[in-house]
Amino acid sequence: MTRRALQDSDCSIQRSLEVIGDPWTVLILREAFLGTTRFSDFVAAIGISTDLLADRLAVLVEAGVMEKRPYSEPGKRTRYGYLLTPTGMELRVVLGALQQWGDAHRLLGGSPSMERRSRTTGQRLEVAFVDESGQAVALGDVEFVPSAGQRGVQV
Amino acid sequence: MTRRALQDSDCSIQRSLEVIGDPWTVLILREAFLGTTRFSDFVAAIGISTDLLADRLAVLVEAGVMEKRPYSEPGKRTRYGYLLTPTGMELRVVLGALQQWGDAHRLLGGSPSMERRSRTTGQRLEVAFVDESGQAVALGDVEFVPSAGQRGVQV
DNA sequence: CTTCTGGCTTGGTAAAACCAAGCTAGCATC
DNA sequence: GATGCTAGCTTGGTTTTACCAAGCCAGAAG
Repeated sequence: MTRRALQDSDCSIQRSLEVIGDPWTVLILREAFLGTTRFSDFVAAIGISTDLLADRLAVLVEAGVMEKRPYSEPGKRTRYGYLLTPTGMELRVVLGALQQWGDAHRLLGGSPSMERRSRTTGQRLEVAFVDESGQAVALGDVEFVPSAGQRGVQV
Repeated sequence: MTRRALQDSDCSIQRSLEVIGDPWTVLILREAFLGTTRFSDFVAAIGISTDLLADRLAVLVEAGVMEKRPYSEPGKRTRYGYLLTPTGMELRVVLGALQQWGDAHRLLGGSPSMERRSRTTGQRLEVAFVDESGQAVALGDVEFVPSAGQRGVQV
């Protein structure tokens, strides 16, 4: 599927997929969340070819998810690193949801290699739907409704 | 990227991408959550070609995300529908997170076409990290740590 | 036994992934 | 100031996949 085919939809899921609909891109983001910033480190960490990495990073920069920023180590030449923007940081919840689902349904007997914890309390964290008070609600209580005020669609 | 290249990783994100790493698959799931079950309805709703739809549905069935189930309308021949399994239902949080991010960062001036609400209270819902008590925590408080007890990785 | 229709399947072309090799800018060294 | 080194791309050529159109097939109606 081409990125072009996803464009100009009024569906936010589809619009998100323009940017992160590619598996390589998700793996790039995973590494970025783990602290990777340099081109060669992404290559080494996820085994992507350099042409694809250059292409995907350009898409992420264009979309405002990552920022290409020069930096200088003392006595070395200027280099470039790719850093997550605040917009990009918010994708953590998407990656977290993917990881959580994979932990539950795709491990085939193994155990999760990573977990999500609160930095302040150390509690194990989950990704869930929450209401206006910030309290989690059951999956079965969630419905998707059109914004324009049409009747709700049970999903 | 081939599905094969993602296999046999111990990373749950990567394992999840084996199943839902394709944009078409995400759109199929979106329609499934909106109630679509029939092959031809998926084709009409998302504009996918029939060969790809057959392939992606087979992957989803194989992964236990959807179930192919015969049904008979009175006086009609037996047909097949594709229904989300409980495993598939849990992907709603992934789709919800994607939608939420797209609402916030990919609409370019438009307004969201769908929103997520509580069926019982009608409150607007968000996708977020929650602690063991079910209370949402701030994104900045989330860290990913290796499960085996190594020191935490700040992300 | 012919027709219709939903659900795939196949064939051919266009696009993308993939791999290897090559290029380039900036600094270091000679 | 010429040469070398290296991170970060860029390009060429091949394989794989997407895509589109057309065709096939099984079951039910007529």
